[in-house]
Amino acid sequence: MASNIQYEKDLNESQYEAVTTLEGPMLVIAGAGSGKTRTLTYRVARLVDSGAPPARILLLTFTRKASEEMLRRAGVLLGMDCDDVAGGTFHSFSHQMLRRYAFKLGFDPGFVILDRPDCEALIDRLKKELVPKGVRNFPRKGTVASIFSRSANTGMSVEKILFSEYNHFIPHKDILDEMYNQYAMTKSQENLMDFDDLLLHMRIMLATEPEIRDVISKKYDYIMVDEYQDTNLIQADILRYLGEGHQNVMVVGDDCQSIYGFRGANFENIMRFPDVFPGTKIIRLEENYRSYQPVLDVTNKIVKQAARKYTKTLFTNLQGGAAPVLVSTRDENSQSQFVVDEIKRLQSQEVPLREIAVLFRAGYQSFDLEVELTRHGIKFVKYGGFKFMESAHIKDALVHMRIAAFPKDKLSWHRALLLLNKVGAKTAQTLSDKICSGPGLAAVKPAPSYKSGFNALRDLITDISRPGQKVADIGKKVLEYYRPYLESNFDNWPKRQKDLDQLVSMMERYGADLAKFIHDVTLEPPTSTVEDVLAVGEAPPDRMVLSTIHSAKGLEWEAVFVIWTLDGRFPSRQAVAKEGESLEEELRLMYVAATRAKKELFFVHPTDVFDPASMTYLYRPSRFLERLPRTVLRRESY
DNA sequence: CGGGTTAAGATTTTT
DNA sequence: TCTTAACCCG
Repeated sequence: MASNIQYEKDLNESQYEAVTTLEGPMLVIAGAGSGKTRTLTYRVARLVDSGAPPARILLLTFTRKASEEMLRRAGVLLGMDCDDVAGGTFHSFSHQMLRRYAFKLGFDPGFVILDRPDCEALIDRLKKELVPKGVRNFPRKGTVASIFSRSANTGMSVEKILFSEYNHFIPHKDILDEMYNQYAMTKSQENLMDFDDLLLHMRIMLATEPEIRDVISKKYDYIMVDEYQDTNLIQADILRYLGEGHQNVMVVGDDCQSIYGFRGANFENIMRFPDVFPGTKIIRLEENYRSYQPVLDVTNKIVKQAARKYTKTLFTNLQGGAAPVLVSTRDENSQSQFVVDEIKRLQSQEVPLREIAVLFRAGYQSFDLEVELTRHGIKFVKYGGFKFMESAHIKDALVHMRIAAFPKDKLSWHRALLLLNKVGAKTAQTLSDKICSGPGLAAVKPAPSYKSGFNALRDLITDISRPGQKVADIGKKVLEYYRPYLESNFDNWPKRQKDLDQLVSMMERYGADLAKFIHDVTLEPPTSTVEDVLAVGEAPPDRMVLSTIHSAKGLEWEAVFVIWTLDGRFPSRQAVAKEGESLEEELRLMYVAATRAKKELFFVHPTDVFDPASMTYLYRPSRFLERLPRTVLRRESY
C-alpha cells in the first residue's frame, strides 16, 4: 500500500469488507446514514492505493456533484488528486460515449440534446399538425411529454401507459400513438436526442455493436454505481454490458429509499442484481451514524408500514435526544409561524442555520414559509422545484448560442425566430425549415413586416458564429441583442437580467468551448438561482436549507422540519387514488425525509385546507404518521 | 397569419 | 395562482 490510510480503524466491519473486496460483483445494501458515501470514497482510495490507474475506474452517481464530492474526499485521503477517475451520471456518461461512437449507428456526431422544454416545444409543433380542430380535452404538451418519457423509460407502449395511468386520455390513443411515431421520426431526422434517448441509444449501441462495446467495456477495470435503487431497466442493461468482461461491478443502494418510480426507476433492479451478475457478494450496512435513537425509532416504525417487507432495521449508538413531534397548526401561515419560532429557538441554543432544513413534497409548498423567513431576516437557500435553466429568459438567450454551435438546430431557430415581431408559429416554421435544409440562411428573403428584425438576428448569428470566440463574449453579444425584448416583455426584467448576467459569469470558465458549455448546461444544469450560485466558492454562508425531499437525498441536518404532512398532500391525493406502488413510494419518500434528521425532527401540517379537486377540507395528518404510537411520536398543536 | 384577450384548467418529484 | 387553450379582430 502506498498510502497510510487506516482502513481497518476508520471503517466498521461491513464497511471494511466492502472497501477491501475489489474483484467480482458486489451489492451493498446501505441503510440511511450508514456511511455509504464514506464506503464508496474509501473504496476509490483503496483501488488507487492498490495500483489501479484512476482513469480505469468508473464511478456512476446520481448527480455530477455527488461524484465530484466523492472524488474530492478520496483525493484528500490519498493526498493526491483523483480527477482522472471517470465519473458522472448515466446520462452524461452515455452522452460522452455517443458523441464519440454514435456515428457507427448513423448519427451525426453533432446531435443536439433536448431538455424538457425543448421536447415540449417539439410536441407542441406536432400537436398542431396532428390534433384536428374540435378535439377536446387532449392532454397538454407537458403531460404528453411525461407519457412519452415514461414509455421510453419503462419499455411499455404508449397504449399500456394510458391504460395503467392515464385512463381519461384513452379516447386520444390513436392520435397519441401517431404523435409518438412522429416524435421519434422528427428527432432522428433533425438529429436530436432527448434525455431518454441518451440512455436508449447507448443501450442499442452496446447491444448491437460488439466492437464498440468491446472498446468501451475494456476502458474500465472497476465500476461503481451509487443510488442503485433509483436506476431503471435501461441503466441496468447498460451496466450489464459494461461489466460483461471483468465483472468488477459494485452497486450501492437502499431499497427503502427508492423514490424515482415516476421516472421509470425500478427498485427491483437492486434485488435482481445478483441474478444478472452471478456470484454477487452481498453486504449490508445497518449501523446508523447519523441519527439519535428516538429519530430512528420513528423512521423504523414508518418503514414497517410498507406492504413490502424490508429486511433492514437500523440501529445506532447515539443515545439521548427527544422523541420527534407531530405538530398540527391552524392553517398554512401558522405552519410557517411555527417553523420560524422553532428556528429562533434553535438559534438561541447555538444550532447554526446550516444545520437546519425544511423539507416538503413539492416546490411550491414552501412559498408561504419563504415569505415569513424573509420577513424575519432568516437566510435560506432553496433546492429543487424551480428550474433556473428552464425559465423563459434563460432559454431565449441560450437558443441563440445553440445556433452558433449547431447551425442546423431547427428547434432553436424556431424559438429565436418567434421572438421577432410579426413572426408567429407559422412563419417561424417556414423560415426554420428553409434555414436548416438545402439553401440555408443566405437564401431566406424576409417579408417587409419583419425584415429589420430578421436582419438583426442574422447579423447576430453571423457574428457569434465566427470560430475562436470566448463563450462569455458570445454570451454578452446575445444579451445585448436580447435586452430590448426582455425589457418590453417582462415586468420583472431587472431580476431576469441578473439571472442572465449570472449565466454569463458561468461561461467564463469554458474558454472558447461553446459546445461543451451548452451540453453541460443542459445535462447538469445549476439547480438554483443567483444567490446560490454566487455562494459557491465563497466561505460557506450560514444559511438554512429549504428543499424538496427528492433534492435532499443523501444530505443530513441537526434539525429537520417536514412540512405539509397532511393527508391528501403527503401522500398526495393522486397517489392515494392510485394505491399500490405509488402509495408505497410516497411512504418511502416520508422515510427518506425523516432519516435526514440527526437530532430533532418535526412533522408539521396545517388543518382546515380546502382541496378544490375533491371539494373537501383536509385536516388529518399523513396516514403514514397518524397511527404511530405517542411514545415514539409526540403530538402537539400550535 | 399574428397577436391580443378571455376562458378554462391543472397541480409532485428530475436526468 | 399561474399556465395553457380557444377565440376573435385587424
